[in-house]
Amino acid sequence: MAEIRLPKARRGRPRQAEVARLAGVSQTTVSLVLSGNKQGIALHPDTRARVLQAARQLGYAPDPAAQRLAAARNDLLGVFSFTATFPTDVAHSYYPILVGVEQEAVARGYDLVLFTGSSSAPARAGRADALDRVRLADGCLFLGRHVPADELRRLVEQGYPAVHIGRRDELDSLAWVGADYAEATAEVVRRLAALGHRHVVLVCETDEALASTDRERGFRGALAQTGLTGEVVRAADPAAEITGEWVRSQLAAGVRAFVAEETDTCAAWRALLTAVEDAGLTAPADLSLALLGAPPADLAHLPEPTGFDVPKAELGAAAVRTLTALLTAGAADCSPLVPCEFRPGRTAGPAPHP
Amino acid sequence: MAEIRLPKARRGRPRQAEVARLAGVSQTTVSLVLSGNKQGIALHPDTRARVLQAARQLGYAPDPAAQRLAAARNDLLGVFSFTATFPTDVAHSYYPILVGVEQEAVARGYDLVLFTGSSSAPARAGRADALDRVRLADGCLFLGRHVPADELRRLVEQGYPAVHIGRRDELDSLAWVGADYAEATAEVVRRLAALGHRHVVLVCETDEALASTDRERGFRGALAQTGLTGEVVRAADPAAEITGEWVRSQLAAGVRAFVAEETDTCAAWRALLTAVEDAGLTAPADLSLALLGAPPADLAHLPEPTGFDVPKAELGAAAVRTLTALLTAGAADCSPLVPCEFRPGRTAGPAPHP
DNA sequence: TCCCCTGACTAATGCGCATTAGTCCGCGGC
DNA sequence: GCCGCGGACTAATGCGCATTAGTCAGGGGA
Repeated sequence: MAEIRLPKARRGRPRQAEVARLAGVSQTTVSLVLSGNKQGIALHPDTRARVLQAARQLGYAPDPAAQRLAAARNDLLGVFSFTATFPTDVAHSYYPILVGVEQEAVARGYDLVLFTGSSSAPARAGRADALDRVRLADGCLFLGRHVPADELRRLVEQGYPAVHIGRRDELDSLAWVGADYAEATAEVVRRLAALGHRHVVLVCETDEALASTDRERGFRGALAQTGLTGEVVRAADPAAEITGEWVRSQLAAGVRAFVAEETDTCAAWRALLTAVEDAGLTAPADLSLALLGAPPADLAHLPEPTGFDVPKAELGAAAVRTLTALLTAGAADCSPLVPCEFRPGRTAGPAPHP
Repeated sequence: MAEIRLPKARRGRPRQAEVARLAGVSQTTVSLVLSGNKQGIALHPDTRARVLQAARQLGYAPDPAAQRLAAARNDLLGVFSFTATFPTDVAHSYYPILVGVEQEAVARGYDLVLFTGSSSAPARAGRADALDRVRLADGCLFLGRHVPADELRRLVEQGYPAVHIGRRDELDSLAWVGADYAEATAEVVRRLAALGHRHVVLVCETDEALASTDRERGFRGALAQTGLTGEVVRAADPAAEITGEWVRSQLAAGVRAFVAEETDTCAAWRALLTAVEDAGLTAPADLSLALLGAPPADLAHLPEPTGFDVPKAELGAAAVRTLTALLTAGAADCSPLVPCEFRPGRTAGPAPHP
């Protein structure tokens, strides 16, 4: 039942003015010394030393809010992820991205601030709605499909430096970085072709997401390029449509390679695995399977799927690079597509001869 | 290779002054209308409506940095967790706390900002070191044992509202909330007493942490209270010291109940389980076991240990309550101890008659 | 000797907002 | 007919800092 009391006559934190008084100089000089004197004004080393000493003695630390207001910068980068709560859970799929973000940000001298869309907060009039908080930082990374488009648009239109992680097309003038799903998918098809496959089927959920259409595009492109034949199956309910029987019929039609798309649920991949098992077949002996992405954690005990990995840390780092380019140069023209790495895995093999 | 360019002639975000011009009022009036007019200055409804309309039309959103500077508040609460990069292993145990923090914060009209100790950033002179970033927020929660004590002390001494999650004694005048390990441990002992046990042994690692000494205190207190006899065994290397043979010797001495402390590794509990198995015994038939905390995830397949659960979400919520009390009243006297809940589990039972 | 220049600083200003002291107008009271 | 008063606002100020214009003393050069 201890009582903690804030000092009422707020001794408060020291400001530059106090440091200045102690060092016997002006507030301007303190600012000059402490903020690196970018305009190259001549300063005597002794003065500099006195100021630094005084600052240390008083435990001075700049107020980031004031810095942001005065200089329009405070070297903070925001990360906004629109999830229920902070994505600090290791199991969270955003986590590896954040690791890359942090490394790159630190390397470039920025600190990070995380925001989340705290969903339920009633938007009072005149109150910053969720997205506007990010203005505390010099620029912000946005993560996830559910970032409200209209608020984001306003932010961007008002000139706020923002970079979206994951391809985002609705808003031009919104910078983004994304994984190159099309090329990665094409590579998987080429590998299958190299293994002797002539017919490939891609199984997807019915999904309008760019990540999905990108894969389909890469798939079709690679078919054309390699001369394979193939087909895209979009199933509203993969578990119901992708059955053992379906697999058999495909085999009868000469298909020996199946590719599934990775999604949140991985429903297509799961359905495919189940169907193959139901059909009494095994990969890669009887047929080849590939997953366009990484398998979900709960399937970690199964043989590693052939497919590709999204370099999530690299994605985060690329986003930071783009954002800092925006901040320092006012523009960014680095390629927003990050290549994925092919994963040989153990579910695809040479096409069995008929 | 798209080129994203920030508007150079920065059309920028609208400020209150622009809204004021459009609405034909003064900036003061805009501020009054939009920030809720807490000083109760009379305003004509029409004026109010015009201002709101203008604000909406321009897409006005307040600058949180300016708000913080002018009003010394922006209704943001910080959460600082000190880990090298985004928490990897600890993250898991913090996560439920964050959930509680977020719920309570939202309920009280605060938004959250998350900071992490990005350790490695070279501390430039005059640059805010990691902890000082939290000043962007009105107050901050600190999470974890590794928050640097000296920086935290400075923050607190300068009157910054801070609450530590987890007991923290070195700094008086630092508010904290923590789980009531002592009482929870005492309850476990009482339950064992009620089951007919007369002798209880507590197995710990050698640990100076408060969480550990609190448990020991609760244990000894409950022994005295119930009239049981007991002993505390602190093992530097539990796996080596807590053996099947050791268990047998304890049994020979009349002990039928063993209690282990929960730690990061849960070494004591693991050692105990192994030792009991080595001795060819089973709980709760031959003896009773209790764990002072929650079992680690990798032991989830075993029978649920008797013991107690730390209400992590509640802990987070309590921390937010304490912090907001600090913010609004300038002081907090709510009890910082959050009670734990007894978990019957399936490893403790009636003491076998000799 | 006078002037200009350079080095080492400081005064003043403004960022966008909240707040504190007014200001001004209309109306009821005496 | 003048005063006072409350309603509806606005002017001015300052938060803590960065930045832009100075200021001032001393040292050549002509």
